[in-house]
Amino acid sequence: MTSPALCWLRQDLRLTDNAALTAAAAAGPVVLLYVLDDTTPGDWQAGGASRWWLHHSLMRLAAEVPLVLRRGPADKVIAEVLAETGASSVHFTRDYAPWAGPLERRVKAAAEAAGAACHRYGGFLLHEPESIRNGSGEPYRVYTPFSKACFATGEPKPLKPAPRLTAWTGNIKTDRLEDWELYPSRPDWASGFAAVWTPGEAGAAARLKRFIRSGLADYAEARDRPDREVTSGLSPHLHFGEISPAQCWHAVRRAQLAASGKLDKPAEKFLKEVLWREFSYHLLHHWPQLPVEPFRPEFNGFPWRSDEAALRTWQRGQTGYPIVDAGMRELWATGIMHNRVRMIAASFLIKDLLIPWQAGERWFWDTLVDADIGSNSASWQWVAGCGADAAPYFRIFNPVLQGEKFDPDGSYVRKWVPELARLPNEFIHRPWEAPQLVLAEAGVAPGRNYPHPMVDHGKARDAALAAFQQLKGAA
DNA sequence: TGAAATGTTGGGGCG
DNA sequence: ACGCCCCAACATTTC
Repeated sequence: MTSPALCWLRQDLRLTDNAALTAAAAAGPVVLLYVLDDTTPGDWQAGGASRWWLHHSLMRLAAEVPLVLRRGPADKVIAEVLAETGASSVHFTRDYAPWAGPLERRVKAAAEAAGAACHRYGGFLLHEPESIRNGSGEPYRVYTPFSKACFATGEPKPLKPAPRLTAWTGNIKTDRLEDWELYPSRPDWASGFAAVWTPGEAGAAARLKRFIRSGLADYAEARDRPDREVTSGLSPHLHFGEISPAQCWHAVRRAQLAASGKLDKPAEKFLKEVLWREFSYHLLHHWPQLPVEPFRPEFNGFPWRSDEAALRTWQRGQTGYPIVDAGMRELWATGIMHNRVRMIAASFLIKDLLIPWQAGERWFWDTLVDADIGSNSASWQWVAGCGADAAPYFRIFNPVLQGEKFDPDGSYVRKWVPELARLPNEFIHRPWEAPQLVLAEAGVAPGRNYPHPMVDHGKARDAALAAFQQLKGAA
């Protein structure tokens, strides 16, 4: 029997445009392996929402191709599988998490020890982080020139079609997916997820198609509006590699060239968002401490508060600020939160409550289906003002004004904070200003069925600015 | 990919 | 008719 090629699947759970899989298929019968590795990421093993997604994504994939499931440290598992199958090569898609580089070196060593060739491919990003440098050969620290450099490198490589796979016919043991218990059982907090999401490669392709058909035209103007369904919703699919950024790029390009003959505004805006994801990984690659340490070290001296009760109030969407609570509840119910609302909710935790950004980052890590070590850490640092090319610390969101600007008739708030649903538009983002009569008519009883604001934003803003002054004084 | 404070301008009311 | 004040509306600056 010809010796098989081992394809180690990771955050590339797709058959099309998968360079590792294509190369493995060309090398021989393929053993497709997914390893659930909770040891290597240390503190950053996949959170609850992420595991729910992974379960469904693997289920879909296993329905298409024979999949070997194993659990344990990936390098050890790969060494075992090489011994069991006699595979003569290992192929995998590169991962850019801080723990992934060392792991990939251990895998290479294990492969070589077994006499197998080891090949690594790109695809999770458009550009390898090492390849984008500024004029003086340094990594970029500012988004705009970074994105220009990306655009200047030209179009991503042509896409690879799904390869024809020859399944390996040998015997190999595999775990049962159900036994991994990746989905919740006791309280089924994910019951609302399935209404919103279809994990897997087909779901990703459908989502992209739908976005191009019905969201893209208004994307530039309406992407900040949580009350509209305009965003692509591709982030979890991209995180798990059910679709590649190159596939998204080419599809949007093609649609726009067909429509107008040139790259128009909505398409450019979308591609720039894809490049924010790229920029996050660029920063993470060159600064592996990004998930834990402020990029600007002076923020280590920031006078954060420790307030477990306030953190829980925020997590549960009971802050008393409707737009914040709507976002936090959307997150809990669906595993996603609209990007604009993420900024507002994050700003509230960091600046109104003075709770360290890492606490919010952890909560998002556990609750987001698109939890991603690059985007999550870079974005929290951006809001906190301690990141590279970040919003300045003194840029503090006013949750009332943001709500009125981006959810003007309150329909987003009404959807996720139903106890406020009958308030008139005028008060939907500031219920504490509503007269008694209006509250009574809307069935809102402040402090009883909807909380009073947990802080006064005006005072909280002053306190945040004072804390920032203290930081500057110390520097 | 803010918001508040402060500054400037210009039209209208009014003595 | 004129100057003064008020204050929106807009612009700039500061946090």
